[in-house]
Amino acid sequence: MVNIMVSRRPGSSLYEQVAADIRTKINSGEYAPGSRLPAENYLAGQYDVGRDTIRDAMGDLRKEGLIVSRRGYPSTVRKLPERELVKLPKGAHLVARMPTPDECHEHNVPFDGVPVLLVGDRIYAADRYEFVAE
Amino acid sequence: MVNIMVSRRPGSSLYEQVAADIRTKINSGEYAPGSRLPAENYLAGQYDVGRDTIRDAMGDLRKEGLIVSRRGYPSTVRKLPERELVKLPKGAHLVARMPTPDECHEHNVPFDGVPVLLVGDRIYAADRYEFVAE
DNA sequence: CCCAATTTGTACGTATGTATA
DNA sequence: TTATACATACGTACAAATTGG
Repeated sequence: MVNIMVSRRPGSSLYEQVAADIRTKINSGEYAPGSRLPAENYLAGQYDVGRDTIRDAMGDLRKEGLIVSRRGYPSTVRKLPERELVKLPKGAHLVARMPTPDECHEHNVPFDGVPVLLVGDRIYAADRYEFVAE
Repeated sequence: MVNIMVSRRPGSSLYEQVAADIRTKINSGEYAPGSRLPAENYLAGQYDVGRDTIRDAMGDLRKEGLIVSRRGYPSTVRKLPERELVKLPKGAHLVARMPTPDECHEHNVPFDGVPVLLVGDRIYAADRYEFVAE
């Protein structure tokens, strides 16, 4: 079976088209949370593109936090985490940004797709907490 | 001049070493906010690595929100934005995550390194807002 | 307004390293 | 140990956007 949903002609690049297609499959549930994606080499064959193009697409999906990749194992759809509710005391300030590599290591934040929230001197991984003003 | 601060031996990969070096130069002010970085090909020569290695390093720095890249022009150190203060009314809920491509286009959020904050039915680019509970 | 140089983006190839199962 | 799969890193070529003359 050949996948012809990507085209070399139009406005959008190949890897963006591939990313959009996989994104749709994730959001539709065809690729369920926690399940494995096909191997990059397999996808390269399916879409009839180079593996590098698949890797660029996967890179975008990682940056969005949609998938998680690690060496030696197929990429998986990120599981929706349980979020702990944090109460913001009156006057508390909050800013969000992407973590540094040091902060990822320090606070066990995944390398890709997960912002951090700074509240006072505390730091929270955005995928494990939500906040409510009180 | 040859840069010998990267090594092919130890634990950390080449592109991570390059990223760490550039990150240090940004944080020290050697690469000031708004200024241009050297071209990727130039850096590849300086560090004596392939351009792909430089691009991987730049990719990490983009994901952290440290630099901004666009076609046809050297990457620049991200300028520290003015943050508008948003007051969180009592009971308001807030979560953070990375934006989808659609949201980037819709809300003029840069493609890389900028999370979004969801408050009620509003969406805020994390680099332009900070929040305070009241 | 157009042209040319510069620079990043995209896409292909190949090979090897390393973690997982 | 072996096979699988992603990660790293080199190469090449061309596309497309920006800048400046």
